[in-house]
Amino acid sequence: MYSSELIKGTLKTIVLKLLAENKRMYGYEITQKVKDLTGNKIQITEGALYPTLHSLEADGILITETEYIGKRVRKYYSLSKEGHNKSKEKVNEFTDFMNTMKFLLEIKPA
Amino acid sequence: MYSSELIKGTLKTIVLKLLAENKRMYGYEITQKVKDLTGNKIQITEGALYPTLHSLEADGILITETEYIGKRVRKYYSLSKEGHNKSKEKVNEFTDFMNTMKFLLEIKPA
DNA sequence: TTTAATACATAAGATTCAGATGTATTCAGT
DNA sequence: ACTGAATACATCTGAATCTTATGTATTAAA
Repeated sequence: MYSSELIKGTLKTIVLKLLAENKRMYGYEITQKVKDLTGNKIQITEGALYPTLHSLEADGILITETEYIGKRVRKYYSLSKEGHNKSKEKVNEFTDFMNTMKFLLEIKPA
Repeated sequence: MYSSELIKGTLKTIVLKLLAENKRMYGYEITQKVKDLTGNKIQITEGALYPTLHSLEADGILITETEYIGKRVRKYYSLSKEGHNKSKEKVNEFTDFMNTMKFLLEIKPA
C-alpha cells in the first residue's frame, strides 16, 4: 500500500482507462479489478469511487445501465463518446506527467 | 500545466528530492527551480509550499538557517539526517507507484 | 518613479479522498 | 437451518492537501 497522498488525482484516470478496456463494469468490480491488477498495492475505497462515478456520469462522461442479478441491483458504467476522448486525454496527461516527474526526480546536482 | 489533481501528493517528494541534490535552498528558489526544470509544466504555488516546508521542519525532516541578503530575510532549508532517509523513501515509493500505474494504464482487454 | 521581481507568509475556500456506517442480497460452510 | 463472509449499492463526516487571494517588505529594472 502506498501512502494515501500518491493515489490522489489518479482515481479518475484509472477508472476511465479500465472502462476503455472493458466496455462496461460495475462499481464493486472496479475496486476488485484494481486490487487484483496491482497486487493489493492500490485499493480504491467505495467512499471514493461512488462519488467519482456519479460526478463523471453527471458530466456526461459515463453512461449507466441498471440490471438485476436475481434481486440484487447492479449498475453498469460505460464510456460515452465523450468519455472515450476523456479517457485518452487523461492517460496521455498522466503519461506526460510521469515523464516530467521521472526527469525531476533523477536530476543530478548542477 | 497539468490538471491540478495530478500534482497532489507529489509536492513533498519533489521538495525532498531537490534538497537532497542541492544541500540547501530557500522557498522562492524551489518554486523557480521546479518551474525551470519542468518548462512551466509544474508550478508550485507559495500557498502550498510554505505550509509544507513548515510541517516538514516541525517533523524534524528539515533544518533552517536564516540569512540576510541586504535587508531582506532569506530562509534556507536543508535536510536533516532523518530527512535524507525520508527523501530516499519518498522517491522510491513514487518510483514504485509509477511502475504500478504504468502497468495499470497499459493493460489490454483480457 | 513606478512596475516587476524577489522573498517571506497566512487564511479562506475547494477538492478529493479515507473511514465509518448503513442497507440488502447471496453464497459457503457447518 | 444458521451464521458469517462476500457481493453490491450508497452516503456522510472529517482529514488532508492544494488554489486563490491577500498581505508585507525589499530590490532591481524601465
